[in-house]
Amino acid sequence: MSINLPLAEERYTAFNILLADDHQMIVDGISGMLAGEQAYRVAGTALDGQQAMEMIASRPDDYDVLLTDISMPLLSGIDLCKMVKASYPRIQVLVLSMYSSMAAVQEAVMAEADGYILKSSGREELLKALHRITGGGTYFSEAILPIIYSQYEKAKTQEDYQRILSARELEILAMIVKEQTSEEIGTVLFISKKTVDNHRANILEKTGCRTTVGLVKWAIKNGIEG
Amino acid sequence: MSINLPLAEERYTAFNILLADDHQMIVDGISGMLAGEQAYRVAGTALDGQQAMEMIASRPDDYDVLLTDISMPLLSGIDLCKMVKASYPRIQVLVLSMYSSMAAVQEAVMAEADGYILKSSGREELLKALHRITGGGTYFSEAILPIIYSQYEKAKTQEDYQRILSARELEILAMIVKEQTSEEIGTVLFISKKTVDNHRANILEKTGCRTTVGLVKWAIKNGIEG
DNA sequence: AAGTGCGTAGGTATTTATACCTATTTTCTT
DNA sequence: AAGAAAATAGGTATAAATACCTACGCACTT
Repeated sequence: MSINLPLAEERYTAFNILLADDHQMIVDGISGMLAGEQAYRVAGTALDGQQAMEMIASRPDDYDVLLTDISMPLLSGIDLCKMVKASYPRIQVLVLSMYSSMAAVQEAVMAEADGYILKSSGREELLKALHRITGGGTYFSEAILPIIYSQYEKAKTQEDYQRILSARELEILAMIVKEQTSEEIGTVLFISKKTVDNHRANILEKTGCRTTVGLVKWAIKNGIEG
Repeated sequence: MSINLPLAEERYTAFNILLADDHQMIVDGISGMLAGEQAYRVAGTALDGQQAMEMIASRPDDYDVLLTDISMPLLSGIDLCKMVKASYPRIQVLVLSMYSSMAAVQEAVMAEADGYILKSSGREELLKALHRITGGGTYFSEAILPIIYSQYEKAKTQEDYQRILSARELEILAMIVKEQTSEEIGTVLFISKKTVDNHRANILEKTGCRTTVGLVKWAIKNGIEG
């Protein structure tokens, strides 16, 4: 961050926001919300990640902030964030998500997002987050702190469980969600069905699920193969 | 419908809308969108179905239109719609949903909703839908017609399969997604585990799924148990 | 050198789900 | 009155998942 960004109050021109969300209702809603704000201007909108990436790539100087949903067609908000941060680190990224899950927040942080707010939060919090990140800071929704905290607590009390899944476990979980049985998974991965079953047991334990049904919901909620 | 509702243009006062959605961002967004419209006024907002029901029950004459999400905590938009239509048929209900699935639309129609639009549609369509239903008519999003049509086609070609799930089947599917076993479901519904298993087989056949995992994905995709 | 996590694999037993089948009653529609 | 569909329930059999357990080698860290 070599350039020191001036605060909103000190600027003569508004911050230009690129809004990416596959729900037109959200796009229109947020556009309407920001219409009355002099500090921010919706300079462009995209209905999927790829479109957003193309818009930024063609005119990177037109945007100061990317406000993006996580789950979008063609290119997810997480991948979009990674790409933008890699090529245009000047652009601040604020992730807007439905999910307050540990995995989703963690992915956003890994993708170097500058902030993360929930769709269950309102106009007030959006403005606060925008103010914070355009000031060069970060903003993570208060609402997600208890989740992170509770996960941390669980990890401490439950003897180090509830930690993240290993690569192998993620691989198997993805196959489970694709409706493959333990035997089929074993055949594909050249390991015993018994090993797959052991992995399943570990996955169930780590995710805190009791059945495969819960696992599928967990996987979808956490954006695995989504 | 004994009272003939005057059209928006003829009225001196705006239609009063109660907005129910568990995402504050949507509530704020739509409020902002309708702020510039003289014909409509957001007279109240609720963050869950129960709260919406209480607001209507305490002051039923304050609201002309209920604009509600489907998946909400405590009381779903579908159940809310049923209750409102049963007690206050004067109030027009417009369902606003993430899902463009047959099952979700079907449930809304069964609940006597006056309209159904998607969150992927924008401000334009929302206004069109509001205008139509306050005029005493109905409005179902263009975007859902192809889905209904495709389901219908499937039903014709696939020997009457892929038809819609019955109320009982939807009930059982919701319980499956809640991680309940056939035995548990049977106990709760006072029917044999065997009957539940037969229902499961029929649900699998109708939805075209092969396993419970597929069923969970189908249910989530179709907005059952939000 | 000891410990930890991971991936591997086996045993045993039980529970749950699925694939077939028939069959009755009720309800709704034609 | 006839027919279709839904909801009910049973039989038989297999497949799949879950709950317990032990065990070993490898890589990494302390």
